Amino acid sequence: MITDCNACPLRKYDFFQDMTQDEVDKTQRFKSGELSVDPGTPILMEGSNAPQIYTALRGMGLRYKILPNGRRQVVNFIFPGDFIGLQAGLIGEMGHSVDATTHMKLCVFDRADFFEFFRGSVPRAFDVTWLAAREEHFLGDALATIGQRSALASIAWALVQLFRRGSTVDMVRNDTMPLPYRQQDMADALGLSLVHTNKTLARLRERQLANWSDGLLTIRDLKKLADVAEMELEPLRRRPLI
Amino acid sequence: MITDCNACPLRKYDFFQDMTQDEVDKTQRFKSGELSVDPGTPILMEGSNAPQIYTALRGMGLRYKILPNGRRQVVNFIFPGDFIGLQAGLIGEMGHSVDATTHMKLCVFDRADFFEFFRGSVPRAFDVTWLAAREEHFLGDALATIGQRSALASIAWALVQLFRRGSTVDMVRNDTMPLPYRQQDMADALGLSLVHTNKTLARLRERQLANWSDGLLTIRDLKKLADVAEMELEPLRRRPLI
DNA sequence: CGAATCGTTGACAGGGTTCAATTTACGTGG
DNA sequence: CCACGTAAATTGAACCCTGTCAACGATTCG
Repeated sequence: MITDCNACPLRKYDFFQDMTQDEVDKTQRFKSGELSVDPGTPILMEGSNAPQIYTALRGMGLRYKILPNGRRQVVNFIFPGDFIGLQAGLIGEMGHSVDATTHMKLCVFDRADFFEFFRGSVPRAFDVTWLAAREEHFLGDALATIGQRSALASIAWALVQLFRRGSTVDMVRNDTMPLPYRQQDMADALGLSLVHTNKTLARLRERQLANWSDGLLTIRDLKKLADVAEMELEPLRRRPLI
Repeated sequence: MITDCNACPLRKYDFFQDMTQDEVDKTQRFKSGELSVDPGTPILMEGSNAPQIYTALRGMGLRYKILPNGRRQVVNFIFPGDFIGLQAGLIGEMGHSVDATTHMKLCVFDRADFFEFFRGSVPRAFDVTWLAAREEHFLGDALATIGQRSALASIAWALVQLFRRGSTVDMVRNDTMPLPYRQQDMADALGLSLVHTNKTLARLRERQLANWSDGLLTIRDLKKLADVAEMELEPLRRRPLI
């Protein structure tokens, strides 16, 4: 019933760093169960001190914050392999909420065991920190995008990011991958209005740079799109899996 | 000549978590020297794999990225006690550059010793991770600000943040603290133009909500300013010092 | 079939950018 | 001691990218 870490379907992707048997075992011991959730299900709440943290095993989700003025900022999109609740595990309080966008399967960990896990293996502790630093890195990029890029470049940037992340977990077939989000999610991620997001996506479609419709994203020429995004296509970096 | 960690001038502030003697000793052993830099000096470069990482002992600086289109995004302002180069230490590559804004004194650590430091003490390793998670938390807030707040609210938000951080290291006297940045820095931090930043600061001044001029920031009523910023004033959280 | 959700499109207004010029402060060299 | 150059702050004006408002089409579902 419950996926054995030894048979974890994610580990086969090059994108994730190899693990020693010891690391797999320790992760297995850390894992307390599995959870399946339907689209729209809240997984973690901002400000909460959740007793459980997760790794996305299948499906996609959304990290977001709600501001006092009622507006929503999407902080990131969640893909398979993403660790969910790092802030809760460390600081004891989430800085953002997490919802499932599609049906998801999650590995469940008890927050109470987190410190033990961290202490039990220096390489694993290092991996946790590595992930935190990488997220910080990404958020810096996102900040630069919202702050300094035009709407067209912003959306191009976001689509490139999503496409590349999709490629790391084998979601891309024939230049196209599933992208089950709403335009409103993208708008809220980039600080744009829904209407303008829609029109900008249409422009990219006309220019044949990217076509995102019916939940499918297809990009024929990633480099061209990256040019529009005014970004460098840096080589993908393998990351640890927890 | 070189400040002994036991006599570190930062540790006296409540803002920083207490350290055991063992932690102090291990930090002392990690520390390889001290560095004084003049205003404007580059400390770390984006993309570089610097051999050294730092902690700001005195003075203030700027984290920023330059985009291919030439625009600059300020990622954060550096205050005394801030750890500089976490990404370099962990991932081996900085996601942003760091410059000194004022004259600064820095504790120097060798990146080569970082893993040893991390392995040598679980609590210290945890602290490193904690800092990374906290920075991630902050960047999420910053993202929400740039993405969802008006220019007026954005600048109010930034001033509140800066003021509160200043208060943690005893920079505030009589509702005022030194804030030695240029308006351009603030503009680049919030994704606003210099002109609009200037006019918005003037509005806050007229309304007597915040006065930032001549390198001094004075805020008489932080709550009022926080209201304009559409933000909650959450209690300050103590953080580890490295 | 009606309600709800999401995507699309047009019209219009406005918050913020850009351009440009002026002011102020300050250090430097003659 | 003053002229000059430079950096930063300030102000005005024109413009435009993007937001807001509003309506409509397409799809799904109870």
